[in-house]
Amino acid sequence: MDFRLTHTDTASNARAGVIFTDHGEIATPVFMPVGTVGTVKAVHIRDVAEDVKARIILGNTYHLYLRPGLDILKEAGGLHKFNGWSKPILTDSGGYQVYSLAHRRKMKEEGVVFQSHIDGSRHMFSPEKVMDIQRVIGADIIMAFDECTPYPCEYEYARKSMELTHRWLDRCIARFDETENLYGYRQSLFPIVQGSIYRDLRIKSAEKIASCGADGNAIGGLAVGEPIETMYEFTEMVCNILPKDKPRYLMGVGTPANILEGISRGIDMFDCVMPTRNGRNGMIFTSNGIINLKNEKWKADFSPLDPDGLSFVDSAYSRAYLRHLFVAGEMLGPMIASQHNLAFYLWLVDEARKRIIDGSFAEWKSQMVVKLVQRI
RNA sequence: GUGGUUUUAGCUCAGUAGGUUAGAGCGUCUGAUUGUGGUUCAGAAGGUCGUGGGUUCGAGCCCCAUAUUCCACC
Repeated sequence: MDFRLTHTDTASNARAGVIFTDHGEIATPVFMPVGTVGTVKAVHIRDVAEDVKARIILGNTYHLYLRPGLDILKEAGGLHKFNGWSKPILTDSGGYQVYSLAHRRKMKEEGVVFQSHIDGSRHMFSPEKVMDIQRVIGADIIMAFDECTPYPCEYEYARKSMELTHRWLDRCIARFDETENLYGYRQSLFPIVQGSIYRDLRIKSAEKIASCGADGNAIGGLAVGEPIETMYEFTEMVCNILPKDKPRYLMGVGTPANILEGISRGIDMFDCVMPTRNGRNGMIFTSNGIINLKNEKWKADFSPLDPDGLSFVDSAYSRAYLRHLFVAGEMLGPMIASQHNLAFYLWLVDEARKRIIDGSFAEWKSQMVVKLVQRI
């Protein structure tokens, strides 16, 4: 994987570039739809590519390992062949599940013992094993095994957690370097900055990650409940330490406004469940603000879902019809809303990219963030 | 016709020995959701307890009448 930085904004830290992978190019900044179990929930792969215009999607090590399992993925020839997505894929390492499934795991120096959320069976995840699994899944970009530090957390816990993540990172790199890709295309390993919201820890972690010389670098442990201004502050601080000539990935973020603020601080890659999860529950994001489709006020609003939207669903369906689908519990509702939201997120990062290139990003961003958080 | 039974929130039902502002689940209406457990969580609105009398300091609960649901018998 290679990265070429092509434009740098003068009024902010925003940048535009291109990531080159064996499955094609990724123009940045980019939003990556989440496809935890090998599918972007509720959206056909053709629509993810052609209508949403996604350039790369995510998968999750923990979920794919449990189901369908490594034997099937290997026999299929990797995730790309299994799910029919021929563009780049990034897999999260399962580090987030260390955090989100905290009640079902035990942490040790060696790794983490998980209890499956599917059948309760126990599984050991170590840095080495997580590298091996991600080799089998075959993502273009794979993530180091980390602990996503919870928030709030005491300084000592944050320090020890960060140090553990660093030791695990060294083991990830060692294992990654002594193994090879299985399907004939390159894979890149991204390390992850932790350190909670302690400045000295974040700086230390960012320096550690920067020293690895990885193809790209990620920031984890943010957007876990801390004040939004804190998230921006730490994003900016870490970006200033991470190498300029490598892509920076802010994990798990976020709302449309969060993404523009992240871009302006030097982030190139984002992923978030929000467009799909909230979409499945009737919330859609537009350039004029947020719509809760379940609200009674849309009952007889026959105007297009989003008159400014580029997805075909935006003009094909009305708000009243979509509200009806949600109220009736019809599965087409979540499908349409997910597709709209993803198309909107991709439009947002594409528009940001254009503005960075033509020099109007900072001004545009400050106008947009006000509109994006409005409730319609 | 006789005996028994049912009636409490939009729906399905709890309401203990008569005792302050009658509860739940679902539904409805609002919020929340940030490296996804097709969710989950939080809050709100909504009832003259079938109707009319009576007993009592006090009745959803006891008594009478009446309507109503279902059952059995003639």
